[in-house]
Amino acid sequence: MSPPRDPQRRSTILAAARQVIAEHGTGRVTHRRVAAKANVPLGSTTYYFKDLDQLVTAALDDALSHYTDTIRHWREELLTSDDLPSTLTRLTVEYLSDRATAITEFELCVAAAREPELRPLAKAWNSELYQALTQHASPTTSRAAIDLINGAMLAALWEDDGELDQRYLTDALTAVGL
Amino acid sequence: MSPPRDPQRRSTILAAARQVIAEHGTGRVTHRRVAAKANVPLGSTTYYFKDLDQLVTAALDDALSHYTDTIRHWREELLTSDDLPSTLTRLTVEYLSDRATAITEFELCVAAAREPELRPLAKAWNSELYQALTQHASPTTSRAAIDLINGAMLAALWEDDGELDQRYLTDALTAVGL
Amino acid sequence: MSPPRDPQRRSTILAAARQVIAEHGTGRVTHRRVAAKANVPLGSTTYYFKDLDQLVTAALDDALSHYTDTIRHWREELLTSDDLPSTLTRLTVEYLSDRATAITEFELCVAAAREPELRPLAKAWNSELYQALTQHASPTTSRAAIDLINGAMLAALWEDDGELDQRYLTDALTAVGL
Amino acid sequence: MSPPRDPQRRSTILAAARQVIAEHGTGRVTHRRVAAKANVPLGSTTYYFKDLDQLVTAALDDALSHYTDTIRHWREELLTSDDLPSTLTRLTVEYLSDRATAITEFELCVAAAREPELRPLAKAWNSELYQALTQHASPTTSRAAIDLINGAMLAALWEDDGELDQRYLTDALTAVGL
DNA sequence: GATGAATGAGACTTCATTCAT
DNA sequence: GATGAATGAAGTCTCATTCAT
Repeated sequence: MSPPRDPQRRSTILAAARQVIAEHGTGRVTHRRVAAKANVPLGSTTYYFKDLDQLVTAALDDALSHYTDTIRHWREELLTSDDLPSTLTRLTVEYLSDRATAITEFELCVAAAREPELRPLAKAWNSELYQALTQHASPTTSRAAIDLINGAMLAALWEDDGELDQRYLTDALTAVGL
Repeated sequence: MSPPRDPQRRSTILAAARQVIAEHGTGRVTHRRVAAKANVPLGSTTYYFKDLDQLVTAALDDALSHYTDTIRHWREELLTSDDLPSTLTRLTVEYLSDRATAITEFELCVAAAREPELRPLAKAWNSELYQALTQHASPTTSRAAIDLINGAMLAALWEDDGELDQRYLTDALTAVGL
Repeated sequence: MSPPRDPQRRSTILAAARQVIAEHGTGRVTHRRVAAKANVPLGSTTYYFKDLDQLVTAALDDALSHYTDTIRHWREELLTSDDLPSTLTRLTVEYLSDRATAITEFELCVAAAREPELRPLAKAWNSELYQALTQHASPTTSRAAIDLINGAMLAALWEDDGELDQRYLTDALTAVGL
Repeated sequence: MSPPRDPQRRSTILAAARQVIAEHGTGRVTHRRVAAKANVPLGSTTYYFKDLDQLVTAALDDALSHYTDTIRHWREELLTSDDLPSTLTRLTVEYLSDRATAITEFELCVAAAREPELRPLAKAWNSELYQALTQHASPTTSRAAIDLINGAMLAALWEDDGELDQRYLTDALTAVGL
């Protein structure tokens, strides 16, 4: 009776919302900013999402599903790698090239510390990489690797050139047992 | 010629701002929220700080100076420790007991990824612990330890009970060479 | 797709803004005053006009278009006049009966001296009458007539009874060659 | 018992206020702007003047007394002139070189149209020049000359280069019988 | 006398949300 | 279904004014 809403437009809005989150942070997302970025009518941002919170949450969720695709790719690369630390470092550098996505990840991590509703999402995010790594390393090593990768990414995002310290990351991943 | 009538006023506001950051995130800090939390007139928040950005930045800066005090304490503990991983884990758990401060730290980290003006502050924050650790370990180990501690803290903040996985952290710190 | 629910709303606001300008001057126009005078919600004034400057400029522009109508009427009167000075004086007296419009004209003139963006508007205002007069007189006489009319109007606005010195104006217009 | 307030500082404030009026208009004068421009403590602007209105009025009054000095100079020049239109035009051009004062004059003129309290001031302003001119011309010619001068000045203030149309003014002054 | 600390009022503006179309 | 018109609430900020010093 109610035909499905245009899924194309919905994801256009979500993509725009992800960008706004990366640029301004979750706390500064507004319907207007998202509509402008998505180039859609203002009304459609409230039409597709009950309220702003839902929109932000949906955007973070959308980011997670993109991330899942990324990790699928990582899995394949790791399977054929004969030097896990180097491969992981390379993949991290590639991932960082999309600065917006990387920042969004951290936005989610911190927002989840404040808001319980976001925690499952943040945990799922972490879990993606964790599952990929535990196929090659112990739980402790896997968790440590995730922390090291995140730490290195954050430091890279603080640099104007966005360059990640590959030497450090490779060494640290090795040290941690990978 | 006119001394401040309440010399505490400025730091009262900053403390309130730090709380608001922890509760709502840097992007949701408002004059009203800060004034209400600090129990001062709304006008005070704009009188003491030129604009909201300055207020937020000052609050983060204030948090950093508190953090510096904490690290001073850590230094002393580390000097007399005969088991660095355990000691660091214990100190981290203690630190986490002030949830607001811990969240503020991560808020700063992510905000700095977006806003270049905050980067010096974020780097200084990281630098505090780094300097303490390099007195006991190599640069790579020290950086890795920081990343591991941050990762463990974030995970703890995602738990409703706020419990940090001490076993993991101690093991990981050991693995990384501490 | 959504037509305005009240097509008059915009011009209601502009009319109110013109009144506020006349009563308080361009520098004292506020959204609140305009909204109250127009009897519309405060939000309307910002919805229809991007900011206060735009509102004031639009109001002055609106006043200009009313003025254009007035001058059209003057043109017709002048065409059939056999005594231009007397006719112009009479028309000026009539014009002055709408005190608000007259004051708005001078507000525009002075504001244009300060703000370059308003100068085209002020020049257009002057141009209206100039074009009407040059059909009957030399450029110098036409400009002089405008200055004399303005001078006489200003003096009238300084009188509590608002009476214009018709004798002076007629004589001066004659002297200047009309 | 109450020693006279520092007259130097008072006039410093007034001079600053005149500048602020010229730059922003009477409606946008604030204590802070004046204090900053005058380089005096904020408190002194309220100390020397009961409230903002008084300050603005006093500033306009101060401008008038400067204007009186100017007209004294004009009187002397006119006495020895053998070509009144040319001389007046030259003096007008000189006067215009202080753009701030010229604008302030018009601010006063328009403000007086709105506010009865300012009318005596505006009339006095006009009267200064009128008295100087009636020593050389009829009342009608004198008033007309004032209107022409004002009109030419306003037009000059609307030009980016601030150039007055000297040819027009001289011709018009001649036409009007000077 | 003179100053600047302090604040409540109110200015501008943005925006989530509702709703008529 | 889909949109943008509309607005009340709330946000940022400025400021006249008061007053302790």
